[in-house]
Amino acid sequence: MQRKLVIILGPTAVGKTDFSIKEALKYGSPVISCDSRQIFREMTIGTAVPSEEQLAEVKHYFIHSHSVTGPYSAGRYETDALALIRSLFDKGHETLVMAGGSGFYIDAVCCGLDDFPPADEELRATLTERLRTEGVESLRLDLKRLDPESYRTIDIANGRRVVRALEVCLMTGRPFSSFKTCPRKHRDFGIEKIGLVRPRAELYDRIDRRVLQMIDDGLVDEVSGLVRYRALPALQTVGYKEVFQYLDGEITLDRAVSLIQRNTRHYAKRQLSYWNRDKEIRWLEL
RNA sequence: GGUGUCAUAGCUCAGUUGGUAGAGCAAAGGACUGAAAAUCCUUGUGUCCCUGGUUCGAUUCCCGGUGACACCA
Repeated sequence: MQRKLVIILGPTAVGKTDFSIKEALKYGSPVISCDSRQIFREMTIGTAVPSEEQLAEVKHYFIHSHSVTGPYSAGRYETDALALIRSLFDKGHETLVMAGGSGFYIDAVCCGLDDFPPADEELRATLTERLRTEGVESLRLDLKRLDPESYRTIDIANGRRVVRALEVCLMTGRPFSSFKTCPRKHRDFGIEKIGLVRPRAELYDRIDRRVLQMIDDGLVDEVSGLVRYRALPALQTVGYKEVFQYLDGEITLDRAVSLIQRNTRHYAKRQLSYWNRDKEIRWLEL
């Protein structure tokens, strides 16, 4: 009997939560959430976590399980999720349901990341500060010297990528590119990916309406309570960034709402673009 | 009813001394190896309101229409 992980993915607001609960009930599985923001317990309304009723209906993992104050990453998710998956299979589950919109996290679970060292917060902060003050050019020159291969192959217009590559070079004394050798890691269970899609206009309409609902549900209050965390990576999130601006008096609430709607559309587009190349996904039109 | 102004991309508007046009926003496409709801790259989509006239050539000038706005009645 082949153990199997069924992964429900799709752009934000497409309807993953409802679908994944139905799938989970079908297999008697919990839902393993794969969402880089719903994982934080301080964030609820703006991340559209499942409702109390939905959470009571099926056990969910990685929802509200961590704090925005601690660092989190795709690498940690890979470790955490695999440990959970193993223990659930050991308890007798044959089929497990995973659901979420974080493509990079899904890939970490399915194929694994190479054995790069995790981020060194202090070094990253130093490099990020250099990026801010000296510009990306200066960091690029360092990278060209330390790791010409990465200089050629990574997106050197992207400051984040340059910082990360340089960070690994400096931490390990080895070129960043020398770690990028592993083929996809083997998993001892089958993987089935189901991608949910809707016509673009319909998806955008759902996004617009969901944002209005979030405001009605008290998004502004939720964000008000998180002002002290606003610099943390977890708070660099659509729906939060814009409300911070509103709370600063920089923009009106109406403006914040349209920005959230637009930025959520952009996010959905990036998600679709990310999955476009993944030929293992079976697409299902809702 | 009269006079005037305007009519160009999905929106707001430039512009063409007559040679079929371009900005911002919106939008579309793409990248992605521990920040990924992040970060980065690329792309102008057009009966220039509609007849007719002048002209080798009209989105541009002229006549007439239609619509919007303003003012006068």
